[in-house]
Amino acid sequence: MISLAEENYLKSIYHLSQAGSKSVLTNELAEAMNTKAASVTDMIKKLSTKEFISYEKYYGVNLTAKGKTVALSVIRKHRLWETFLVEKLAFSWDEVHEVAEQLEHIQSKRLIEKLDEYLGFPKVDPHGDPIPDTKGKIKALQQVMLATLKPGADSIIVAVKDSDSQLLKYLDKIGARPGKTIKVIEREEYDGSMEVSINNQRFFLSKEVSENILVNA
Amino acid sequence: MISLAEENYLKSIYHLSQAGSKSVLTNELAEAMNTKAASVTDMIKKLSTKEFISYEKYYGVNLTAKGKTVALSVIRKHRLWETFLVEKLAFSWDEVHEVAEQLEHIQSKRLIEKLDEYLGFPKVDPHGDPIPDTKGKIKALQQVMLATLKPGADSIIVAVKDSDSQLLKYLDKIGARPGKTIKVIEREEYDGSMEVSINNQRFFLSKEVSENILVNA
DNA sequence: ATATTATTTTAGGCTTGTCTAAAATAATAT
DNA sequence: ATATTATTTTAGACAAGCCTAAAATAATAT
Repeated sequence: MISLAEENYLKSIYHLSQAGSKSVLTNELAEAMNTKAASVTDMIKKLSTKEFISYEKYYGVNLTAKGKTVALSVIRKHRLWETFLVEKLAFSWDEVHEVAEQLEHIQSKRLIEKLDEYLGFPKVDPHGDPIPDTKGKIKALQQVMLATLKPGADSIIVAVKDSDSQLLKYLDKIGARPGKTIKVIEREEYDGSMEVSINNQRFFLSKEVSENILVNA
Repeated sequence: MISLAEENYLKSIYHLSQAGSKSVLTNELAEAMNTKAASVTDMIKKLSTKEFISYEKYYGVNLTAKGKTVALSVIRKHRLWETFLVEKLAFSWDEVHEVAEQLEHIQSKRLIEKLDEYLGFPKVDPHGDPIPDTKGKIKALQQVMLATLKPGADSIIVAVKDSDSQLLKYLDKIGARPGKTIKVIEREEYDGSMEVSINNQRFFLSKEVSENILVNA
């Protein structure tokens, strides 16, 4: 049997490894889980023994196929419950997260199948995030160039296209890392440059740069 | 904050004290919670310190008003979820208990209010048990004399009317204690006596006896 | 290349909720 | 009234999941 804490770790690891593309580091995980690095190390060892993750000391963790299945099952449940709360119980989409965090841990295959059916087999949750299917298959997030967004748009950085190390260094400096929220403040039509805000700081990005940042649609 | 284990203990204490009318004993609780007496003693001490129960060493426990409120809130949630599972998700009434045992611990006042509304403010759950209201008020179970039941009827002993010690001794001997399930096998119209089954054993009860056993309607 | 800084791990400890075995108390039978 | 039996409590231990402080390792800057 898998514990609630283990499920939450696997879910977090999944999300963090979607955001970046490297191994998930202890401190990242500690921040995401609102806990201390030492506690994360303890849990990592356990998850590794149970073969939910592969772990190289000092170099972070990666989900195994087995671990990914668990993570996706939890995410599936989370997103189905969020859909239920919004569609059936008339919650607004910003109220649902906390409750779904609890509901996602209910263990009953039958319940989730029935819920899915009751909701009409939805493909995305109220935030627009895709709902993994029974087998843990998930439609890749729609990736779009930041350059295509209109002013006012708020989205999350999914990846960076070009791997020019100059560019990466620059993006890193301004905090434009995968997982970060980026908002388009203004966009100059004549050259395609834009002013954006990241971490509440403003930056001007050339068209070249904004075409290399991929955000979720 | 109250833990999941604490909630379950309080719920069990509530149910056991409904069945009998005396203090709930350590062993009773241990059996109900599927745990050992020593563990129960530990938990009892904690619940007593937190003033959810009053506890006299060696003589069992009773819920305080505070503890009763918690127990009834859990029971309210349990029964609302059971209603949801049966009415909306098309579970059959015998499949719902296990899932409701998990769902009853979700912490969200708003969720339960919304769910209640969504279900049309039901007064009883799919088993016919009354659903406590927001304030923990619960309609007393309909009590009916065993003598009035028809053959085939299956119900739970709620109380024993007469306190004739001869009768009590007899009832105790055949296992006819509050909380026990009793089934009417056959009923003789001419004298009102009946054959019943308790704990898979059969007994003949005179009309006098069956009029003194109260079961839930 | 080495010293400093940042990250991660280890060591040892705490709480919750459980357990077994032994001791204490209550109930029952003679 | 006392001995036997049943119940309950205490004592001591363990796993899960967290913590702090110290040690080990890796990354970075000079």
